[in-house]
Amino acid sequence: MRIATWNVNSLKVRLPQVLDWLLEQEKAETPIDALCLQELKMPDDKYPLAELESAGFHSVFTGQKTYNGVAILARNATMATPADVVRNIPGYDDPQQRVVAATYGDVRLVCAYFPNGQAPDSDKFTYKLGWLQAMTAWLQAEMAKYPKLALLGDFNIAPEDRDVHDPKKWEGQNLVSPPERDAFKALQALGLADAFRLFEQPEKSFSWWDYRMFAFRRNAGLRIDHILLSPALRDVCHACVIDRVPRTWEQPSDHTPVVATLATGA
DNA sequence: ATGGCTTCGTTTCGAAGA
Repeated sequence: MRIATWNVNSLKVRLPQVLDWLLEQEKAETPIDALCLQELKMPDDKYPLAELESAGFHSVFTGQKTYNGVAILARNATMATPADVVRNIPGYDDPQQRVVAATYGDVRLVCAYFPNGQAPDSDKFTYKLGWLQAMTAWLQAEMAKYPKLALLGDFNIAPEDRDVHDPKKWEGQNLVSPPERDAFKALQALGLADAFRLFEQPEKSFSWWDYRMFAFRRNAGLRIDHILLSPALRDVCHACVIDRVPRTWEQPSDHTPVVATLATGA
């Protein structure tokens, strides 16, 4: 099973790229079985269900106008009907649509768009830390229920200095600050492993580059999009890569996909 | 250098992203 995450920064704008990318994976015989999307930026009635269905993918999603919105696309040919669909963090009252989860066979996929946080001294940062705490508590219960669990998404946290193009310049700032990194470690302490770091990787591997200042050309990026795996899935993970190609396309998202390959037997 | 770029809303620029 190949699973992926991609913050598309507007599904309306990026739908053709999502379809192109999925089709290319099919042609390369490395089909994506499940793709988690973040920042749909559209209400549910604008979700391109039919187009994705024609491309061979069914969806679970939760959207909102202008901001946020998440979806899990699953390949009809290989993926079971989603069960136990959950939208948002149960018991955590939040109008922002940032989480959707579903079970495919015995694999639980959690797609999340973590709050940005804006700046460590802002109200949005306080919201980010509270959200992270609620997410961590809920995931602990989810992992007890579903041993084969993957958490995919835009975490808006660069876990270590090697995930930052210029650690000195970024020190203490939003996305890299100690409280955020501690929250990431709390997720790891649940037993969730950073799939990307299970393997040897090129130096300066990033998943996001600012649109400004030719950041992609200079590889001035951050690794903030992640796939975290429960022990049962970590043990069967064969590869995890960042696919930089969509970031090279015309009118790209500022994020690029992260892909993990699992030997689930399905 | 609080800029730089992109998206959305309903604008004729502001907010937000990261």
